[in-house]
Amino acid sequence: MPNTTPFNPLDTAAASAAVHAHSAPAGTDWLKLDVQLCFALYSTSLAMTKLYKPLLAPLGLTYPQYLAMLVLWETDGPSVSELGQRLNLDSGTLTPLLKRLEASGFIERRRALSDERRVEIHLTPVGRALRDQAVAIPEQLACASACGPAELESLTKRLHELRANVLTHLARDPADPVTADGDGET
Amino acid sequence: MPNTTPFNPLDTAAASAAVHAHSAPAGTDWLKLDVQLCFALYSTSLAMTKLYKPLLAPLGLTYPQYLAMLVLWETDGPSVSELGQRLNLDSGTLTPLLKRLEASGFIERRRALSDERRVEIHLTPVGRALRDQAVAIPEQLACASACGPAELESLTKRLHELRANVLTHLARDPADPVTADGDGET
DNA sequence: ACCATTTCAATTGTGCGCAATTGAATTGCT
DNA sequence: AGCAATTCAATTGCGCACAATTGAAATGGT
Repeated sequence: MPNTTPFNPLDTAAASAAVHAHSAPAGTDWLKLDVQLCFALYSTSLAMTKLYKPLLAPLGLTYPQYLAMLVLWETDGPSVSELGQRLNLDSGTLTPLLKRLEASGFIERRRALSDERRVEIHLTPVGRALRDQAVAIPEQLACASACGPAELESLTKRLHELRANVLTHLARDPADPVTADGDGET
Repeated sequence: MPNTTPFNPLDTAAASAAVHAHSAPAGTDWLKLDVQLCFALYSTSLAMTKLYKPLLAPLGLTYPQYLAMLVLWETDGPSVSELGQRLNLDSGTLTPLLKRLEASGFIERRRALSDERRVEIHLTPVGRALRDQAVAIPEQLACASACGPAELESLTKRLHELRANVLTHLARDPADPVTADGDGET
């Protein structure tokens, strides 16, 4: 397998170098991998998932399952689509994921009486109890990220803003992401 | 300040706004979904991918395939593992992806003569020509993200730093992400 | 009450990600 | 030269993501 390459200083160095070219005239190559925000997001997110894996394995959760549990620990009993709105995932992703959580004994899926189309997701006592095992995780992650709390918070905030912009754009015109707002200028 | 936000299924953007009431008092619930950097990364990255899809569809590329092409447009002829180092992906992911790119006619996979274990990835003329279709994409994406160029650049830089920290941590001790770090914030 | 529309979860099919394993090729050591 | 350790890509198996479709249930308009 694997490409267990321990971090390539070249990546970051190249990124900074390329990026410092500044609001490039005609010279900057915008197709360079390290210039692209999307790759930074993609790759950082995957790296983060790998960081979670060994922490979640003892709890018997995958990373997306952990996210679903976070929602349920906040608010028990949502429907599949409500959960999906919170996580931005659809039933095609959630249905099998929730079935696995049910098979693990953490949740129960029951048809709502008032509306037979809805499937409500409820924590089992075991699922509720799992929270106690999970509380230590965010601390460890913050630690592993080697960032101060202020930096973490500010980064999280910026990402939420970016996500909101992107989702707005997708909602506006899913077929043509580049309508309205003329230039990226703000 | 309230530490229990009611379940708010319909409002993603407002959810992110509501969360950033401000920096963490002692009673902050670190298991809240919207506080977690990992979810911000995960969800923003997925949203970004959705933004790319309609732009890449005319080129016949998926988003991960596009990332691979970015590397090849920079440097033609890497081995599978070199490509994997650049993208932080392993052969299990890349081999089928590259086979699809080959089937699409964009690349050629050939065994290296000097080392029969290596498979070198070369652009075909069609694959090289595809670059001309792709140059317009980053601009459109920057646009859709509704951020200024300075903001995009700074965010990209911070993510590369975070990624480097995480990868360092993973390389140091893949089994226990939370050893020997310099956070000092307990 | 009737039926078109909408809403909901489930299903199907494709393409990642990644752990783990396999098997071939190369390297290192003696 | 001989052979164990390493490196490399491919393969297998699982779990997401997501588009598209399906079928059941609710809703709205007449």
